[in-house]
Amino acid sequence: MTTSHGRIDKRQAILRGAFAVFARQGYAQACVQEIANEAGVAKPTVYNHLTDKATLFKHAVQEAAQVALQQRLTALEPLAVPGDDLRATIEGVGHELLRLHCDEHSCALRRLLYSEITRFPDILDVVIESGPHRLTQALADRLARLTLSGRLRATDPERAAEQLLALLVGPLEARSRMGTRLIDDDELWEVTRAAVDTFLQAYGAADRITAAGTASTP
Amino acid sequence: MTTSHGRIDKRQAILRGAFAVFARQGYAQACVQEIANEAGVAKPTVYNHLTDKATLFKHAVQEAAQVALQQRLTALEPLAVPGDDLRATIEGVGHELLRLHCDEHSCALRRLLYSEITRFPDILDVVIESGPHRLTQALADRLARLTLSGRLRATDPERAAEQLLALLVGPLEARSRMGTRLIDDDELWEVTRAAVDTFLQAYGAADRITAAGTASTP
DNA sequence: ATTCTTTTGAACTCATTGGTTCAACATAGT
DNA sequence: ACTATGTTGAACCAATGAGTTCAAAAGAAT
Repeated sequence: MTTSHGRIDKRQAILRGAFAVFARQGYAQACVQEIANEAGVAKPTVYNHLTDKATLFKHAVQEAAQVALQQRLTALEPLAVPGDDLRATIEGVGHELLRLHCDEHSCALRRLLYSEITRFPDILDVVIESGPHRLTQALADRLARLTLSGRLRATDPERAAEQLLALLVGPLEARSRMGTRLIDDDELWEVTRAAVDTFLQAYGAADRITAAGTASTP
Repeated sequence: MTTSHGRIDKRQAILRGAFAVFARQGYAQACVQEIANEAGVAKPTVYNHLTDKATLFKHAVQEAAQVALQQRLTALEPLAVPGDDLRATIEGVGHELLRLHCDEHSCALRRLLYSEITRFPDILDVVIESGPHRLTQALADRLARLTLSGRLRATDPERAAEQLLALLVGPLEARSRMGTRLIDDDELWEVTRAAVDTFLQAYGAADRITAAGTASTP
């Protein structure tokens, strides 16, 4: 209605192409002509939908961040209906989160945000709207539920959430050499198991003795 | 000798100015003229010392990464001579690491590496030479020693090291909104205590019962 | 068919900037 | 004093790229 009516939305194609080009060229090095080519569209059409290169960038990044957040939130869902093996459930969720984190799309988005956050105060809104804070909150909600049902002992759910995410994602940053090396699934599972292991040692319920092989003094 | 003789090293000034300008403008947006101004030097002088804008960038980033790593390594030193309160020692080191991590210099370096790592395969050497991997290794060494002396139970020191670093640094990335918000010392200490807490729960020696308030089944 | 909107390609303007050249100047070592 | 090396400022070249203009074309809606 308010945008182009009936015709397949060129705007979407432009934003997608813009993100693709920005992702592999960076903001300054990306030229609008190439974005237009990538989107299968003429250059003036780009300026017809988005006024500026800057706003083009902002909108492209914003959409990318929204879909990324959505993926992560859905990946979190199994925690709402955990099976009898809580560790396995958490490990499954953790592994999926790591897989998403290593995705080409996610890496590119992270790179773009990191690089231009200082010169684009506008995209700070994107970060707080669809950034990691939201994911931490959602995870904290799940952990709070699990704590109430006695299957976890997370006194401070937010703290537990951000630490679990840190344990998952942190080691990857170093291992993947800043996203250049891609990590095979075995290594991904290894990191996941390690993360969930220490997480459960700290926040696991009283069955800690049976869960971890490390019982207290005999 | 091989460089300018006697005269105060302009090269150093150039590299410093280059990093400063690159840090606040990004690679593409930074113009060599401004770098020359920042360094208090004429433009041809820049090209006299460094052949290219690209090599200028590479060298500037490389030096910055080296000093950053050095700072972190020295911050690690108290772990070699831990007092009787191991928790306090680790907390001290952790807090110092976080302080360095939040430093303007460090944030700028991280941003630059993240943004240009794809377009500059050269600086990948910098990452693996002075990147987080080195810090993890050094920390792993310390943790291994502490484990041998019975004050820790880190079967896999490397794993413990990368998890401790993740617990320290990870929560900051989210809280600092990608380095835009600066974090006061109180919050820094809070994150540090939380990190060391769960770290010791997972890797603390047998005095776990006394250290953490959460004893096993009575 | 006709009218209104959108798209298209190409050319064009204008500003920026990497990199160079060169003649004048400063400095250090002898 | 003399020379060799390094520095400076300014002007210059060539390329790149943002953003615009415009007339022609294509679609959609009535």
